Amino acid sequence: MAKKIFDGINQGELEKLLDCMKATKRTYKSGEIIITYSGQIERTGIISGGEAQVIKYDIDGNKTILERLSGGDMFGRLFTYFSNDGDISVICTRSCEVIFIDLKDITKRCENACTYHSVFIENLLEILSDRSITQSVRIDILSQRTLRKKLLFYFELESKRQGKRSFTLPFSLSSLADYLCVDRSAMLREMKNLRDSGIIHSHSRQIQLLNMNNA
Amino acid sequence: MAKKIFDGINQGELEKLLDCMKATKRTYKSGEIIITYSGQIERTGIISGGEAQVIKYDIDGNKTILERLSGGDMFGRLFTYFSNDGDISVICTRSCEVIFIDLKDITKRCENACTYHSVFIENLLEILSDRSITQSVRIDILSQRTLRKKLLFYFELESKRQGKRSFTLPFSLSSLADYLCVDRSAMLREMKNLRDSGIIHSHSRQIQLLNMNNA
DNA sequence: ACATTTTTGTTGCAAATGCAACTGCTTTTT
DNA sequence: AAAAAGCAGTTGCATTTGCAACAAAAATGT
Repeated sequence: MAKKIFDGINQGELEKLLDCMKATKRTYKSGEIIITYSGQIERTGIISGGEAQVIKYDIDGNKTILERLSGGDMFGRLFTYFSNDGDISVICTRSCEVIFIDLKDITKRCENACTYHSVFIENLLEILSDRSITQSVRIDILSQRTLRKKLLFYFELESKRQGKRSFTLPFSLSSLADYLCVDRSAMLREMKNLRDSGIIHSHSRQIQLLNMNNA
Repeated sequence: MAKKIFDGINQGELEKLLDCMKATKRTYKSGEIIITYSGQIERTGIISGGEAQVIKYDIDGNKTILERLSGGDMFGRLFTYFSNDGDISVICTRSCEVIFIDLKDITKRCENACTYHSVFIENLLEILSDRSITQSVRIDILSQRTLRKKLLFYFELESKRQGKRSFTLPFSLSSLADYLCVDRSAMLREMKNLRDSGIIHSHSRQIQLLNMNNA
């Protein structure tokens, strides 16, 4: 399971910790903009309840969901995205409570001898590290030169993750095409080819890997 | 300029810091393997002199350079890569000195009141964050559906980075093809098309962006 | 229960791409 | 100085892919 920022810190400690870090809280209603990434961002946000999305609006007004955030997820400083065109915002999608902390208050030497402060930083480092690995995986997939290789590479990974040769995709086929950055119809055509070649069985989101040798 | 781990820490402080973190040092000759990523990695390494490379050997024995490391660069714990096939190693390419630190000694509460300890952590967070942005950029480039768009997107970025419409590529055209994950000859063909369409001027690594409107 | 939106599935076609093979030029090594 | 290795550039060809357009099924909202 993915590490969450408050893992290993109990309720009582958490309150002291937030106090020590001069954390502020605010609630947002669904639809409200929590932050927009523009200029310098100093604060780091932690979703403590509800749901939010990191969204990119490009010049043409199309929006892309970059990430879904729920309890324990973070955004803002240290979690910046890159955008060549258009703005990136964090928008509340289900009324949520957000904790804001300044980076300086995270890294500063803790005058109160709170041991959980170091747990917090350890978690933070781990989260950033994990995030990087997730991106590394995505890059590995996108590095595959052909659609077929992208598909098989992804299927192989997902199969390993779920521990079965037969599994259900965690999202829709349309989303998969977006994730692999390929045309949806071209992807479905290629899946048909894979079926016809006897390399996979598939029906909608149900995938079964057969003899990968022929791949 | 990219943040380095010891930025803002002077020599005297550095020695105290390394002492406080129970850092160990070792030197390696060119060709020596510094670590291989297998199983759990607890230590984080910092190159303090010389050069090393993060290399992936896939099943067929092909090697890929994932990253080049020089003074101040880090590897090991928190800097893990993902590999579906084959091993990843850090190999010394020019006799180098390496500082090793245990993650626990980085995050632990510092008994000695060393202020630079928090600077160290701040730098570390920043480095991990920057690394994630670099990956995010790469993903954005690879997300472009066609070779032409990948090229133009990359050229646009590089042009902004260098602050000129006319610039020199930071690596060879072969390496660029690798970076964009496309066939080299197909890429050169597309660059020729861009030239013929009057969108760029280019000769070897010299690129000049003209009227991007036609793109 | 009905209307609307999303998702899955398919096909034709032109254009883009990977692959392989070959040339000449430059840099590095021996 | 010769040999080897790497880099830039080109071309033919079969295959892959994006794009557009359409249809049916499933999910969602009212």
